[in-house]
Amino acid sequence: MSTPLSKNFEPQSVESIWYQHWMDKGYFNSTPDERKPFTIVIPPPNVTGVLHMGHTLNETVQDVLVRKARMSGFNACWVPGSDHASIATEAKVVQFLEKEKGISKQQLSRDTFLKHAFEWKEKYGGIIYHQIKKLGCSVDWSRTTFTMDDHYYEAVIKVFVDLYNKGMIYRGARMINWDPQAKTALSDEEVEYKTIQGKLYYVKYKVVDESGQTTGEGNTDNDYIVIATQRPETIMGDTAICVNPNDARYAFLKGKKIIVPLVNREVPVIFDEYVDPAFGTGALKVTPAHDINDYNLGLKHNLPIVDTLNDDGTLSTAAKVFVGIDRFEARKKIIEKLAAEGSLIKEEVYETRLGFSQRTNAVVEPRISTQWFLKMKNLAGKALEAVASGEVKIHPEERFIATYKYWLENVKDWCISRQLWWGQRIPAWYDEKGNLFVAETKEEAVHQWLMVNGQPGGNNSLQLTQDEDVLDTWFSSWLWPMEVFNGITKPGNPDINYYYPTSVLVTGQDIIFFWVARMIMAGMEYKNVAPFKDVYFTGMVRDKQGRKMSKSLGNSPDLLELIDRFGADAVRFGILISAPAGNDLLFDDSSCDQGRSFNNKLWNALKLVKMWEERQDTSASQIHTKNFAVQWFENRLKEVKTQVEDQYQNFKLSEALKTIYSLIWDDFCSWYLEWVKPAFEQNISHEVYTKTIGFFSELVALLHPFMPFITEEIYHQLKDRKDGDDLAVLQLESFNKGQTQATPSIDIDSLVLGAQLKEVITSLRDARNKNQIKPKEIIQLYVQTQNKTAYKTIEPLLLKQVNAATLAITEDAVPNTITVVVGKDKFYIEAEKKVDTAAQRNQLEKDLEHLKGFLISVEKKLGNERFIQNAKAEVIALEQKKKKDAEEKIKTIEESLALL
RNA sequence: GGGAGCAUAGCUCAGCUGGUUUAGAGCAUCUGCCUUACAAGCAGAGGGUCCGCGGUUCGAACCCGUGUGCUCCCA
Repeated sequence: MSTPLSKNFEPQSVESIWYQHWMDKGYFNSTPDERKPFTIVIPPPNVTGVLHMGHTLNETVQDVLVRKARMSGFNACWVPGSDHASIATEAKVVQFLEKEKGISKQQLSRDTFLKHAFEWKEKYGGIIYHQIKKLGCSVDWSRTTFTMDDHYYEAVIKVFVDLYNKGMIYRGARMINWDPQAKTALSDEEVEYKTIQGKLYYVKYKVVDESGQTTGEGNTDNDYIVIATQRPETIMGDTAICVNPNDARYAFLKGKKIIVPLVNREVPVIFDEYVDPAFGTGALKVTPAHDINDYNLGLKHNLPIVDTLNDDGTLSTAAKVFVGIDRFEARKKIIEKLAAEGSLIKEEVYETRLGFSQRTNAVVEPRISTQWFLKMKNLAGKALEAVASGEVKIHPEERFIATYKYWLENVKDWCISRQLWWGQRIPAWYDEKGNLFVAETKEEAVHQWLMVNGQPGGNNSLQLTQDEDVLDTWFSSWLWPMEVFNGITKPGNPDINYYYPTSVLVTGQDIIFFWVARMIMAGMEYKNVAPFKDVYFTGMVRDKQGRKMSKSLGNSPDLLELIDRFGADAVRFGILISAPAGNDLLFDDSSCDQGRSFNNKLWNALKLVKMWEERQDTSASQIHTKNFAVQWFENRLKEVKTQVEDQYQNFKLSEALKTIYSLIWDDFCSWYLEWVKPAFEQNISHEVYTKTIGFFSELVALLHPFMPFITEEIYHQLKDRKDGDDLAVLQLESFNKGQTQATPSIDIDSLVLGAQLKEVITSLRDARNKNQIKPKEIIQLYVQTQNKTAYKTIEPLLLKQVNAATLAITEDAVPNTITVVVGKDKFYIEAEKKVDTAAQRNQLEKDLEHLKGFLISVEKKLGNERFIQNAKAEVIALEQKKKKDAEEKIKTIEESLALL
């Protein structure tokens, strides 16, 4: 006999042991074989980050799917890894170096900085892997990939060069989003818009005629016009004033010039219907260098561009005033100055949307800059087609297909260069004249140069300098499902051929454009096959009050601490139980509490069953009486398994978990175990014991994908298992093997009788309760029924469950008893306590009223000629049966009432 | 401003192609039990104008229209 079981389940003591065991056995490692593959690539978290609750949900969902597939005969492969996250990581490293070592990035060479960054990554980058282990994720650690691994780096460069050679990548000056804190360009997707309260400043601009003379004599209206702006600090970059050609108020401006305040630059008036006469004063200052709309206007009207900002957000020398002062500080100073000059007419509070950098939270500046871009039109078309044709299925479908399509149909070219060091450096080299050579290596670039220019004359060695910029992180992550299997660097290798396309992608809906759509693009471009068949979007994890979880609010629980408190299984349960696909979920510790209680329930059921191990009776006498419980549960188990299978197919994981939870707690613990439980110090039949161990094993197997640790532990506690007989790799017959399988034969009669037994027990217990019969008091029971054989089968169970000594069949009412009507059957409870007829009458009348109301509604339906004409035959038959049943029940109750 | 989604018990949600009951579950609440697996438990119970209005239909939580409120995405 093993050591006695602890009072409650202690997750800490078993979790690490089982995880180590699974690893030692190599259960999570996968190599191609003759089985069907089931592949998932983890959405690589930021290497320096920690897992938040959103990750926890995603990882748990993936583990459930992978474990389920592994138990269903698939060759399951889940690839872990992490992302170098260029902006976020570089920002952290810079901050670290400044704070801890007092070194600024400017002091360091590129190589030294990268050395520091890699050191930092080694030191802090392991936390997420540790967390993934603690959570119990069955990933193949031998396949761990980092987006800056050598082969991965090579793949990114290869793809860049390839797309460049295909003419899909180009370099040019465009208006981009600039992050003045990280001092880098951003893609459109990296800008988050927030509504904030700003101000609209009304500023006077002087009007002059062609000769530069003021038009009026004094304070006449035509001396100046008033322009409303939110950004007075960009006034120095104004190169035109624009009004609507249909705006009569400004018709007088034709042929006039405007003097820009502060810098006294003379600029033209342009007329364009773009301007909304109703907004502000109807006159717009045009600053092509610092606003995307102004930029487009500038292109159309051929305006010069005056860039008044430096890359750190301070005013440049081109601004002429307040040079070197930060943009927001400059705004204040400019307002003061304009006010002092009398040019500021008024200020107005104004709500506006401002772009913020997703990573640094700095206010983004639209800015013209020379960057690298990827043409998206072709790629987007293919990605659109992959979803439209059903090659990729999105779950939940309705909600995301429209967004996906809209984005792809309207996508602009992708700015892929970043002014950072941490990332894949753009493989472009420039010669002294600025000619460009794109190649995978410098040698190759030199070779290209020589092909064009011939050998350099004399002793001049050839000077080629590499582009300083790195690539957007997402330009590497979009290759993830391919390059984790070396699909780009070694195309056609056995792994990529076997594992690609992957089975499911599980991720948050917030990165549908950043990542999901782009992975589909890359997959279509390089494999001509989408990288996954299904995409499962999880919702956003919010706190109890529905707020986003964020560091600043401090409402995001620490995963390791949660696991410490509740155990990994309970945390997995807690996050999954209330996470319907695609819906946001409100996470609260209490759901982990529920998970912990469930652990305990399982544990206590184990303790109960273990007590029987030594108390088996091999003689046949006991078997018969307990047979119905076994028969019923066997069928109930089959029924629920098919239900769960169906829920898996539809990605309804939280429902599947609920179904299993209720099967174990209610059907198994509350009913089945109570039914087969021997009386105090009595033995249990060997057959029933063996069956029970079997059922329990099947239950923990069913639950294992959701709660791997406790189920593995119980599986082994139940019985000595052979080496290698572990739940993690148990093959379940009833789970399908990737094909549809006939539903197992279920004995409906047992299920019906079981349901009836439950109903009778509940009703009788209720009657005991309402009549205040003490739980310990033993009662005598009589039943008046048409179905005597059924009661023979269930009699022993019934007696035990309602604490009755006898069940007698009777043809007539039994006087001085409590009457309980269950369906068409009447029960009479004989107890010591005097019968309270008033209470009984009350109860029966209540039931009667309900039934009569119900009958009326059914009769109304059946009395409707059009219903009879139009409804399907089955529906009519059903209504007639409902009517008959109701009438019989009413009769039964009325009879009972008459006798009271 | 454009688009999408949601609204069912105190809370979180199920409710599939309209008909299985005048709507279900979990949590919370109330009542009674320390019954030798479990008080982190057991046995019961109560609780709903299915957001308002209109329509389609023999029949609507479900389909259509409209109003209101909330959420998300895009500009």
